[in-house]
Amino acid sequence: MAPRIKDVAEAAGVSVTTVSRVLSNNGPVRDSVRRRVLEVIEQLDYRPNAAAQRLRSGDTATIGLIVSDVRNPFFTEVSRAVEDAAYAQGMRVILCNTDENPEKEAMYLRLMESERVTGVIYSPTYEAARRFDARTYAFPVVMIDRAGPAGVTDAVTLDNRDAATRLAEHLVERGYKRCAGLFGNASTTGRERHAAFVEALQQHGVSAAAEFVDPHPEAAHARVTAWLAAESDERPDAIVASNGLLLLGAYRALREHGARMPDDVALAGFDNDAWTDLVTPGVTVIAQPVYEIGKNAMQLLTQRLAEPEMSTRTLVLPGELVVRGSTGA
Amino acid sequence: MAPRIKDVAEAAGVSVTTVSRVLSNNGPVRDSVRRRVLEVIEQLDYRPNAAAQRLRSGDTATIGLIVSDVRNPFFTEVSRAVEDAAYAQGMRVILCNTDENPEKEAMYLRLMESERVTGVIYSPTYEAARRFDARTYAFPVVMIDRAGPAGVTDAVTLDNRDAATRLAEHLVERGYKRCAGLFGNASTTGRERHAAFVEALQQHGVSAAAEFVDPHPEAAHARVTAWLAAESDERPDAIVASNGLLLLGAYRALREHGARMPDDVALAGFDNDAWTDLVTPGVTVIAQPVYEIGKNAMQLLTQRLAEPEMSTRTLVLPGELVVRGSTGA
DNA sequence: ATGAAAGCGCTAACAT
DNA sequence: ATGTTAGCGCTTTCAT
Repeated sequence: MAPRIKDVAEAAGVSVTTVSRVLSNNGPVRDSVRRRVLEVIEQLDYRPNAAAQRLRSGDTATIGLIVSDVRNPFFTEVSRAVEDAAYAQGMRVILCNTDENPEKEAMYLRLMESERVTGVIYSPTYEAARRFDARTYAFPVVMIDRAGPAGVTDAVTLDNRDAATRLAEHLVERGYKRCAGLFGNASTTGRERHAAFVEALQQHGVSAAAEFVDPHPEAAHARVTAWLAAESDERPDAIVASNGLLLLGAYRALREHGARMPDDVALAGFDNDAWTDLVTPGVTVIAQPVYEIGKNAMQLLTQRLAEPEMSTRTLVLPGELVVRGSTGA
Repeated sequence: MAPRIKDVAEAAGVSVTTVSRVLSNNGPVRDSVRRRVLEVIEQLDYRPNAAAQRLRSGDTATIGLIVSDVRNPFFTEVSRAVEDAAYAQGMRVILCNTDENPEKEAMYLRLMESERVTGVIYSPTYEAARRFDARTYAFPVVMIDRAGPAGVTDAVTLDNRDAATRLAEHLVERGYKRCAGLFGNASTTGRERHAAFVEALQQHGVSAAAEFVDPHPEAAHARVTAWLAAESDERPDAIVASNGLLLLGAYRALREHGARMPDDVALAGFDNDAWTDLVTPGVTVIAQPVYEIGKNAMQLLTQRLAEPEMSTRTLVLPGELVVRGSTGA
């Protein structure tokens, strides 16, 4: 069996308390004693039992990260940012993929409770966000990408209104007249981007055929295919997608049907995923500060833990319009 | 405070033992009693304390997953596969990014020991793999992508020799005469692919200028830039990259220098990452069964836990050559 | 089928 | 500066 703290104490000729003190660097220990203990630890290859530490101290030093799917580049990057920040503070991360499935969300939230996590960073579906009641939980929650009910938890989001407006205005400037948009139906984010997009276009007298779809490439693909089949005076001359997954599906559909960008139809969207820069022409996007979003979420969480009663804060980060060939010369 | 098992027991008028029995579905409990206990659990919103369960039972139900960087699409997919399989078995996973840094690898391995993990799935650097001594660890390890010392642990890898040979022969068939290759210097995988690639080319009398580089896009970018600057009779007419990251760097360099594929220079590599299919021309790749690799790693681990003394196994999965425009019409 | 009691390995009062 | 002691919340013998 692995050595226990008691074995270390005996071998070093001190009490377990003293060993505990040198482990946590907390409490007074004579330097010569500390060295001796450290030596024994090294020699026995002692590793404190994390489960015992957590049980006894009541501090699990664990962050729960609940996202729809790490394979979405947005969440891949967020997860890396959260993990970097967490490990740097001696905390661990439990990553959960919900696949936008409310049952999985509920299940993982239960898991977080069993784990007695220190805090949770959470990207809820629209439905789950609506129902979410922070008072139910013993740990603080920071929402990312999608905000929950206003003021109920801390949150880090993109400035969706601004970004969607900039995208719309860019299309107007470039002279597009029949703009169509695909928006994720599972998130507040999709709704916010939708509202701002439609509003901005209407202000400029440009028609906006915006639709909500399941947040998967396939859904976007199907919708774009249908649009391309329309009579030419009904067919959109510009298409926007509200996240990287939908943008990918839209792009694939355009390619497959031989639609040339931007001549036959322009394309733009959210998320500066790697491929958007690599294809020809490049795809105009709103770049989100992805790593920053994750990093800031951890910061909000840390501050909340330090000061639980502080009033809730929503951090709104700016997106950056990256213009590429898909929306004009 | 959150209710404890004792609270549930008292409210249900039974002993904690009985509650424990219904929680674990293990041991005899009268049906009427079970229902009553379940009711109380629901009513009190009781969640068993995972740390206490782990400490007492000695079973952490935790898998460690150590990779270089989840942002590498290969590992993104592997991590999703491992998480799916783990959660399906009621296990949790701790994900660690080493950035190919031996110090981080050592640190995370220590963390795994503290966590008393049930098992580890590990993609070591070349150096760490060489030094790795399975006997040091109380938990079984399954290596992925890169194998450790032969027969020391279970492992899941690609058939690197076969894949690299197929890639080389494809280039020969297409008539390329001066093939250059970029191989990751931090993994056994890079070495295996290198050896097979060079060997296959030489058998066909084709020159092979193969080099080892740091496994980052930037390193590949720099090397390819240098190759392009060479005298035209020295310049390679085909370039191969031994993983998705290097392939991306190589592709970027070719684009930036206006090299047309495949006319000026052909390009091929490993990993069927999303962008390789989206760019024009598409990039010829060896597609790895990525999700399968993760899934199989969990299976080997599960079997090893069931039968610790079984002799070690290496699962070798075939790659698939996906021919696209970057290596010819 | 159920319960009493011991104890997993550690930390945190509280002595001294 | 160091040690003694009492649990943290659970599972697991061992009785009954």
